[in-house]
Amino acid sequence: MEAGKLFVGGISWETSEERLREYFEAFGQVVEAVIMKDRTTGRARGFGFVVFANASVSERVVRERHIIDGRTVEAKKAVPRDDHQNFNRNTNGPHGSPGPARTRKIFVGGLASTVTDKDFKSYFDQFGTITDVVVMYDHNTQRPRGFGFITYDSEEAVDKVLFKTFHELNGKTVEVKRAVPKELSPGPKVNHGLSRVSSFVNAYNNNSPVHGSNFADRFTRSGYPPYGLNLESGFGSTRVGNGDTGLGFGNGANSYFSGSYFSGSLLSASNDFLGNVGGFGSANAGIIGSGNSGFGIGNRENNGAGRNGYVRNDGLYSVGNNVGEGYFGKLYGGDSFYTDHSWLSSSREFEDSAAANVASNNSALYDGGYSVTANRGIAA
DNA sequence: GTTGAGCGT
Repeated sequence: MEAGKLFVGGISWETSEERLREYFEAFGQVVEAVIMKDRTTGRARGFGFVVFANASVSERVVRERHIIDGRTVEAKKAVPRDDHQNFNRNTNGPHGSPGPARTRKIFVGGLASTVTDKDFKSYFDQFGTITDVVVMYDHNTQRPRGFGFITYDSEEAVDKVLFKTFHELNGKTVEVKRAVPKELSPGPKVNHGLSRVSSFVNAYNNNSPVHGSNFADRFTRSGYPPYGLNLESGFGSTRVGNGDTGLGFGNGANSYFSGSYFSGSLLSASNDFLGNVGGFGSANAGIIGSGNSGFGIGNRENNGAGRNGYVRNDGLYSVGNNVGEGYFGKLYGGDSFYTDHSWLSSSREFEDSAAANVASNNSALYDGGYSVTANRGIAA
């Protein structure tokens, strides 16, 4: 079904559906030509779909270069809608061990500016069947950005390519790595992941040392699986696992450190403390130090070490926009999310179900910052 | 000048 259907990317904002259809009619009968628009703004989203009556026409169309209204557009076989949800989701271990994500996509950096899609593809062909090739270009200048992506039809192909990190392409050494998902894939389970944070956090609030308990003790005997809470599916991208560990724990820690309890001396002591908790060592740096792992529920890059690439995760699980250095003042000033009464005042018992906590805390948690960007559910 | 732009209610 829909064999003649193509996804068309890179369409100019100027291009109309009529123009799109007209352009592709030159190749064969077009049954449908649409340009997707932002539902609220009505603005074109820069891509659309074209369905040819004859599937063989579409096969030819994907091989050619197309320029519509002065812009090079790219026609690719459309991804069947049904496959979106659960295709190639990152698969960390069932309990969230943050190992390298299985992915069919590789990142290739250091591309010579002369490398074309074709060169790119023909070289990487030898490792497996390629399903997608992208050489990235700067949006405005149209200049190659020096990297690209190859998607294979199997993870084995990826393993093969990765046997060597450096390959040579058009006389230049390129580096091959597993592609990192450009966004966290917010599946239905994301809420569960966050929910667990909520409940975990609540547990902390209720049992916090402020009330005379001992932290490490709490951690170890909680019976909660907080250690897994942030690493399960929703958070389970490679980047989170490898580079931004501590996301979830950051959340817990925030609640812990929030409010009056958060003092200077505690701050410095906290590294040890967190380190001792076990499994959370990696969160330390981010919380107090300069790592990417988040102090808080997002905005890791604001902690100082983030690269641009991290920005895109910004806000995904964020609560405020600036969990940066300047944020601390705010935090302690009591004018922040973390000291928000509704957030801290939960009187839930430790044993309460996560669901209950979710219900009571979701609004506070996600207020403002939380936004899930739709994506096609394809890892990396 | 090395992590993306994109897959429809």
